[in-house]
Amino acid sequence: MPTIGFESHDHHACVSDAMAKAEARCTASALRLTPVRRRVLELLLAEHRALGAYDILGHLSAEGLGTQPPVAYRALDFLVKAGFAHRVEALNAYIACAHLGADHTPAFLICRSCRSVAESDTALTQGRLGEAARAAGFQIEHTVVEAQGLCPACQTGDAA
Amino acid sequence: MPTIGFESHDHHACVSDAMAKAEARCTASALRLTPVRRRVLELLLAEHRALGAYDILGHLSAEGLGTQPPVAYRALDFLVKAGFAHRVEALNAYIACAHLGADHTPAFLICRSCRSVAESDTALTQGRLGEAARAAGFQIEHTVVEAQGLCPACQTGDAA
DNA sequence: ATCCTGATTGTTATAATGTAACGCTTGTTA
DNA sequence: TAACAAGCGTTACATTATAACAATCAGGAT
Repeated sequence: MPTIGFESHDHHACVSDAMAKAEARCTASALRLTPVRRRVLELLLAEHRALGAYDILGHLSAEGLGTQPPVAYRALDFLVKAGFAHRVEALNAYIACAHLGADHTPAFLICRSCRSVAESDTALTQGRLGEAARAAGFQIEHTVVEAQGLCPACQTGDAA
Repeated sequence: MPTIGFESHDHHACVSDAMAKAEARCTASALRLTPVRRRVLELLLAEHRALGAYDILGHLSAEGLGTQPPVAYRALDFLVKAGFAHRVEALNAYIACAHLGADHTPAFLICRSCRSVAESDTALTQGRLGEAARAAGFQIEHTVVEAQGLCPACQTGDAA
């Protein structure tokens, strides 16, 4: 499972692949990819950047798919629970999952300049934090791993 | 640098030690530990739990130290910048630094039941995420590592 | 001592993010 | 078709956070 996000790629194929996988998974699991949910996933996939709930809501509103915050939050909750998207805590924002279909513990590399987000994976419970947790008797259920810094593109020209 | 947070300890000594260290560091670095800042640090130290900015503000307000949000946020910003406290992104909350004086990359074990937070340390840039970042050409400036789950005390009786 | 300067604080107002709750609609199932 | 669950539309509100500006304070220079 490689880090995905900063390298160039066939974005159109990347989006349609992900949508196809999401549909397949919904069919298999009896989940309903309703129009709003589908559109939100498309919006998130269209960027490799984190989008706020109100960014999403702006798009939905412009397209007549809903105007009130709960519309966006419900769709995002669904996508996150289904594993199609992740919440980026450090940004209060959301991003499409780059490893759609795999059960994984995401880790993010967040560019503070362009807000692009790469998704990697850390089996963190097997590493140092896992050791610390076991030593403390702590039972890990979910991990948030988010590194902030500068992506390759922003290191040249914006190394503020 | 051990994980600190769930084991029992001499809390009174723990708080006064930390305050003494903070004062020493302020003197050494020409930082001003004003009454509000001092009180906020005391409040955070008094708990090994994350407190929201408005929790803090409630205490300050009750003590006549300030009634408006910026008062709390400014003090918290100061403490975080000075390394005396950390922000817990997953909770939108703040906690006193348990390794006061050491330059470190904190990692948290957050109990979802009692909101207690243990602070450990991961030299994360040396681990898997660091490898992934180097491979992607990403320059890490700051990391957020937060594991959520159940602390030892809450595993018995509240294993919801 | 007085002035200057920068840091800090007090305050108002508002922005940004997130949820509770209720009733209506839609899809599924019996 | 009736009953039920899931989803949606909407109102209202809760929580978290910041911009902006005036007043005050601390410390050094004259």
